[in-house]
Amino acid sequence: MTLDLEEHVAEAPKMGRKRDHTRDAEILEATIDVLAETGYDGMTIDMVAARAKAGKATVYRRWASKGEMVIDAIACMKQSDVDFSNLPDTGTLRGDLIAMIKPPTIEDAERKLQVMGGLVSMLARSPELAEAARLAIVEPRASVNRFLIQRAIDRGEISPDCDIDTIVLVGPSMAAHRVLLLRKPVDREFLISVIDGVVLPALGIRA
Amino acid sequence: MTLDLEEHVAEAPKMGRKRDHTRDAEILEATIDVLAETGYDGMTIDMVAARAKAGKATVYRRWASKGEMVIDAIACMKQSDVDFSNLPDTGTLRGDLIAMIKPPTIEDAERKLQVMGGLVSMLARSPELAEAARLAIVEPRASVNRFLIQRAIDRGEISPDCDIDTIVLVGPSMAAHRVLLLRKPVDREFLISVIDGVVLPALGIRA
DNA sequence: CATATCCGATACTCGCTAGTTCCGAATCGC
DNA sequence: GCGATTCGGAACTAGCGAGTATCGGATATG
Repeated sequence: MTLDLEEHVAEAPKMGRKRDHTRDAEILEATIDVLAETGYDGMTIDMVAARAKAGKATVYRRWASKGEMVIDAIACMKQSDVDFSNLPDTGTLRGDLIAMIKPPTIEDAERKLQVMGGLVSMLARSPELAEAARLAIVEPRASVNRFLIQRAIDRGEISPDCDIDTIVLVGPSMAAHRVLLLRKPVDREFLISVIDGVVLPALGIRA
Repeated sequence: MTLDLEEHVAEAPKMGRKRDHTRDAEILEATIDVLAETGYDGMTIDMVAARAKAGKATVYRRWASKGEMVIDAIACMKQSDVDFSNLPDTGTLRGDLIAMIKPPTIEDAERKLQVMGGLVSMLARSPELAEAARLAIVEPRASVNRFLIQRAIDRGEISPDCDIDTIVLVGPSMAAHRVLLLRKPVDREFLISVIDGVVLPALGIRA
């Protein structure tokens, strides 16, 4: 009870939080945090309110139920997506894929997978949530892979005959499996094994 | 106390149920069923008891808590493993992998994945459960793949330089991803895509 | 300062579920 | 058949969490 007062150092010049954040967004971020740590079923509104330094009533003034709040939180995760104009362009597919392995990117990915893990049991009960989660978590990663592979095809690095739709899911699937089922970290070594041991060979690039 | 007298014979040809099943096993099977359908958090002892046509008290006479019952149920799933002497041996790796795609096998796999999905949120809270689930669900499938690939190496069909440990997880990972995150069926078409589009190419076998 | 508004906190209600207890009935060992 | 045991069912307790209502205080405005 009365858990962490971990960081209300951080001054907080009166009521202000970040200007560009509405109170709603702060609560949704707290929702994502709790979701990643305890999962949907283990999450309580009180936990979210406490983490956002808000009252439970404040939460219910904005969303009608726990379920709606979570769907909103997932949907707003999508905004933190990578933008395609900032992707690496090293000249080789391997270079691009390796360049994707950098702290902010993989930590963000691991966090998203933790959230997804907390939602799994709910996906069957709420198709709406399932779709929101797919759009926010699964699709972005696959899209990046598809883009990088397509560019490699365009420059003639790999054959256009490969099964792109299946291959773009190799990385995301194995990362999800490792985090959610094996509960091991998705570290650089693992990702390089997937790239060099599966993805590139499958595309006809021998190590 | 509450020591299991796990196998007081079998018998009981009375009106009973399956002959070769003790009451414990029946309850554990019901547990697995409910787990697959509603997940750990959604599962109630009453659901399990009702499905096993038992009283709640009967359940608590055998296990001290819901958690212990589930761990027992998962552990006993392991017994339905494939035995290696019954694996296909068609002469080619592709033939073997395709031969694994048959109704009883893939339905069993899909069911195991549903159970795993219902456990995901609990794995973080119970390392004991996580280990039981890994042994019962993840490991058997990887072992079969490892065996088939090793045999292909031994007969000279594929190079011994491939990253076996990573490749054996491609199928299980992508199947889990599809069932749990995408909520699509693991059908024959999908599995063939994985085999022909990823696994075999990654092993140097061009389609 | 006065007023209207929104916030955080607290204290409820209500339903649900883990776990317990009890009892009549069915079953087993003999 | 006849006790001893176990079973299924149901009633009960206790605690937790969603959702609601209320209230004192802080903010904004003029």
